[in-house]
Amino acid sequence: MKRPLRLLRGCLGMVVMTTLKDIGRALGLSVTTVSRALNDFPEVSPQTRLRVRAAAERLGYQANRSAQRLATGRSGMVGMIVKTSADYRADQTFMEILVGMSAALAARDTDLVLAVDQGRDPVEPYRRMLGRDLLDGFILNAPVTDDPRISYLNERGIPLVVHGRDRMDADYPFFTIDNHAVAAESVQLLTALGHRRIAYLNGPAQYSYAARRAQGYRAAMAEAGLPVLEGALTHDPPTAAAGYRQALSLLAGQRGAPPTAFICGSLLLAEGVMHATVDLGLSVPRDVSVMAHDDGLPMLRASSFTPALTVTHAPLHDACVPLANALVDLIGGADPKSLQVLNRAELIVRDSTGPAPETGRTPWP
Amino acid sequence: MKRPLRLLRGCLGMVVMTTLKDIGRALGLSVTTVSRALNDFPEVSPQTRLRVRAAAERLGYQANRSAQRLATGRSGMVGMIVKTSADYRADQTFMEILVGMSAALAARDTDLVLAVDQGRDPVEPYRRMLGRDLLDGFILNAPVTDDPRISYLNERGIPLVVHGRDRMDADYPFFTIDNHAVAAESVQLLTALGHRRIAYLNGPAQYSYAARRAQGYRAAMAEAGLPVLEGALTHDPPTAAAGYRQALSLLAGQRGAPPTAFICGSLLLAEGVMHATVDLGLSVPRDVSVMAHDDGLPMLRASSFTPALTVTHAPLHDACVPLANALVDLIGGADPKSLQVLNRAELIVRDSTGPAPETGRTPWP
DNA sequence: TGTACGACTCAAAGCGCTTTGAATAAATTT
DNA sequence: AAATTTATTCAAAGCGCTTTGAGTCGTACA
Repeated sequence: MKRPLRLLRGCLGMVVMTTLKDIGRALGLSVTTVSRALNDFPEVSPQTRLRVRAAAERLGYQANRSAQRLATGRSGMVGMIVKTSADYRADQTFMEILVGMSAALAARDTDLVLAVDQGRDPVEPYRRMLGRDLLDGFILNAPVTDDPRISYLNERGIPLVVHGRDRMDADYPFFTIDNHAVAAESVQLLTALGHRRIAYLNGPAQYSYAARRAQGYRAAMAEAGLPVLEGALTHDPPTAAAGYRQALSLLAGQRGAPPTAFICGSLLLAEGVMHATVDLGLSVPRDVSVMAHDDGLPMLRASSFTPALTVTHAPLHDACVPLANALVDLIGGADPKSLQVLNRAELIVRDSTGPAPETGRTPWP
Repeated sequence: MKRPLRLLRGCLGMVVMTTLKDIGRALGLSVTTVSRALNDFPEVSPQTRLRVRAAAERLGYQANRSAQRLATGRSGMVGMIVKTSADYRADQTFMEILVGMSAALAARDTDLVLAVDQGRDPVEPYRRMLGRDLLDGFILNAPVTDDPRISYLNERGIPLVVHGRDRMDADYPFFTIDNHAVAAESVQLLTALGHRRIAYLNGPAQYSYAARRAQGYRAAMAEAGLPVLEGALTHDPPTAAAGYRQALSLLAGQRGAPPTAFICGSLLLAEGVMHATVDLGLSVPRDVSVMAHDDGLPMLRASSFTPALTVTHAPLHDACVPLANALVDLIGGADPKSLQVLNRAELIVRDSTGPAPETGRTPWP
């Protein structure tokens, strides 16, 4: 049979790929030996290994992933599925994770395939990607409590790592910050300053990180002997508009005594709260204290707020390398449990938090 | 040789894939015929085709992409390379394109592989991805003027589509709005309202869209017989902070007569300008007119500004389906020139633009 | 001197698919 | 009725890689 014309190589001007055979021919070796040399098998002699390495380098060899995958069943590709909803697309955190993961995976010679979830069934896109592409594993982020996607993949033994954690007794690799502590420590900082009416502007309730922070908030309030006021724990997407709206409503609304302090689930919420205080003629931190959790997103610096914002700080960025390594190791057969990380956020006190205003003082209109 | 143990199928609980052979066996046909039936070859009889279709459906057959790729040289995957810089990650437009493209490509049964550009050489990541994965093509966005990545891929005959256009005589498929017109029409609207000192807060100068808008701005100003004031054409990343800073500097700075109107390259810049006007005690549109280009990003609505913002409007979203189709068609052998789209942005006049203040009036401090 | 063993190397099979070239059966023509 | 076309189908090769099982050479042992 003559060489088929269908190959793209050459005809479309594609970079001509060097194959194992090319290296073998150049060195007078078999493809077997070349393959083994490159894959660090013990039975190839050191000098041969070196010769092969050099030739591979010289000829610009890069393994053909398709062939590798076909032969091994591994693809060197992992998937990540993102939602198409407006609030997802608008949320910088996802881009941060996406870019970070891609970079971290590249260091482990793994590619990231993106797919979108457009439907009602959250596991459908995973099913589709699995059937079609033989991905090696998945990265999942922003899990909801008892996430059905996680169960689906876990039951089938499909490697996955999660940014976040959908339940306490997780048996998959994850990287998450201690969201309970994030909320509780914030409350503790504020109660230590004498605040008693503390509002928590949380993320959307379905996300497990938000549920966990709500727990932390409630626990710390209870521990301080403080009631959680009506409407003082809210759930919104991380936007300045939502923060503004909620702060306005809580500070100027008719819901009883307004809070003297706000804890925000994100810097954007805090931004909205700050605006609301300005519009109401309130001073931060004299009249109201404001703090937030800071995901370390680019171009959004807590230290650049006026006044500089007190935060719990845990860059999303930090999760990517551990997660990428965990996933690749997991695919390589590592123990899932050994790849679990619970990180602590750092408390950074700046200028937006101060002593609670004296009792009885009502600075707002 | 016995069945090797190395395969993931089964051992890791992976979904067991149905192969062509399975279908063939079930129907008493050869893999050849099954393959042809599924790929709509003319030489297979209609009834056989139907039988095969049914069996494939029933058995949940999905082609193994690796095998297909290995055999055809095509992968059914295209690449998109994103930058890791902070301003890129913070820029919502990229997430919008990424998600939109992924969705649009899925409809054409094509996957999107993400890679990151971390280095100094803009073509390096493309070279790497090409050598390694045999992607079928690339999507490129935010080209700079005479973009080296485009030249690199074009010279090698690698299919690519571009969101934007790096030069006027582009010979690749692209989708872009008429950025010259975007700027020119904005200027014309404002000059018709009597404005003579019009500032243009543009995107970063290296991007071709920004360069093109600068041209449009200059051309329209010249046509109206107006000079471009010192410092009235600025280049910044699309952030509210930049808009605020520039507006403040132009309105309150010592750079001669301040502008009576601002055209902003993005809603975020406009947001900053609006804040600046508020802080300076200026009224929009009485003292200053403000307009912007609106990319139709989620959670950022020009109509929700106060006052509602006059814009040129062209949702990024609209580019994705045409681009995805163009890329898949191009890979299929279509003529690049036939896949070029130059779209017009829509001018939407709202409440942020009004007649120029009377000459001599100087409302600012 | 012969045998056994280790150290390397290799040919060949197979992953699932597409495609070539040939074979078979049926329909048409001479 | 034989020869030719047409309509289907098939076996086999090959894509580049990994892995198996079988050599081939020395060197160390008996």
